[in-house]
Amino acid sequence: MSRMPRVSDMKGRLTDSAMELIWHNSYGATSVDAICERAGAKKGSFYYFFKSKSELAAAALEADWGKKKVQMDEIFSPTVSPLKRLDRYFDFVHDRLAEMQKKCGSILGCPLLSVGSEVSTQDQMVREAIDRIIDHKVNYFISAVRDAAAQGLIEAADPDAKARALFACYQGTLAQARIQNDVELLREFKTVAQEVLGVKRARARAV
Amino acid sequence: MSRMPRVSDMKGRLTDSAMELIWHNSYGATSVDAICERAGAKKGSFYYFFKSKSELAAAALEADWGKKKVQMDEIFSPTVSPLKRLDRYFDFVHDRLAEMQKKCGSILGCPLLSVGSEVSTQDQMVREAIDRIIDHKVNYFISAVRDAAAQGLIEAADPDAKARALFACYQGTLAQARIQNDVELLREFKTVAQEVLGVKRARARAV
DNA sequence: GAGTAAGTTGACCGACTGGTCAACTACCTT
DNA sequence: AAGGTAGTTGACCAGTCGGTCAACTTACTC
Repeated sequence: MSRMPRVSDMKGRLTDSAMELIWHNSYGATSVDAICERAGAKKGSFYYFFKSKSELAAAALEADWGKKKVQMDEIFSPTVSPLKRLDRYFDFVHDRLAEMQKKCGSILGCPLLSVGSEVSTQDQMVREAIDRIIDHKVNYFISAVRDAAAQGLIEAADPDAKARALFACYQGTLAQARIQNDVELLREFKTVAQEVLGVKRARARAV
Repeated sequence: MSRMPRVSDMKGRLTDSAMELIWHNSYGATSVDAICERAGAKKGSFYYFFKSKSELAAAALEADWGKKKVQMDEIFSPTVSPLKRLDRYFDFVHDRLAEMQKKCGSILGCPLLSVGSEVSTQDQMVREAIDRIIDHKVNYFISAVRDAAAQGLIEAADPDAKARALFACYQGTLAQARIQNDVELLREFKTVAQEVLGVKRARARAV
């Protein structure tokens, strides 16, 4: 009879704590000590589970993505009309960031972008984790844009390229909101999205 | 007769060195020692000119903006047709970043965004410097978009809002290029810009 | 040359950093 | 209770970090 291993929740506490700190502050400004303190861990436990700070950050981003994927699957369900998927997503993110602002005083934008920009030239493990996650996230946009094009809701010679452009636009807007600490910038994004997508005017109201 | 003060170029060497390092790496990963080494300075000189690392970073970003302003004034000269101003700018940035990639192996994107994202929740001096610079840069976009609308080249209920959206989209694309280390993302931006702007089709070729 | 102020230096500081590791504890099965 | 392993701890490490400061040097004017 094989042994039943102990179940510790420490790994999750560490990734959650790391995620909160690197999103709120920055990767560089987040120390292993601070992560441990927040997680109620000692440093030795940290290094039992993760080889390095970098490995933890990558794991934290991926664990966070795992949680967000569930929400995105729901928001982008193919049972929802394509343009409405995007609208729901923008509203969802806006509400989440506004809520977080109440708690911590700042608009945090997207961690993939802030942490990605910060470490991309120096830490390939974290950069690659972020790249993988971005690839997944872009796919939601791509499927929505493809469906919208197939349904004749938008003009798109190349739906995939358009989806990627829209995603980049959204990331830029999220970054601006973080830098300026102004959530209102996000409220206006739906209009921008319609322009990027080339939403057909007669049908626009059908979103 | 008042004394003629000595002229030292140290301040400029420090801001230049700091700019290079925080753009290439990150603010947090750039140490005062590294900046001094790069500038050929000793730490005491650093602190003779700047009260803190933060003050130097703000000064470095502003000095860099001073240099870039000259280039942007030329590229966005009102003697150039508005949509062509934007095209020239996108080409200029693309070429600059591609050149820098050859030297340092990375696409560096825009320092305002990478450093801004990194420090905005923690360092108000640097964040405010970045905000000021962004405000200036957006004005080039605003004037181009206003002129384009006035000339009937684009559709714009609110040219200012459209210019801001275009700027944010460009920043997002620059950030993606940095994270993915792929300059080709920038080449495609002109198409996105035309869509965001609602460039009128019959006139698009006149850009 | 003398005087002065701008600029530079080297040595220093306390705190912090990411990481190491032997010893210990807790949990599970037998 | 014993055994074994997963997990935890506390103490430690060398190096780095942003910053300080007295002493010195240099450049300029008179």
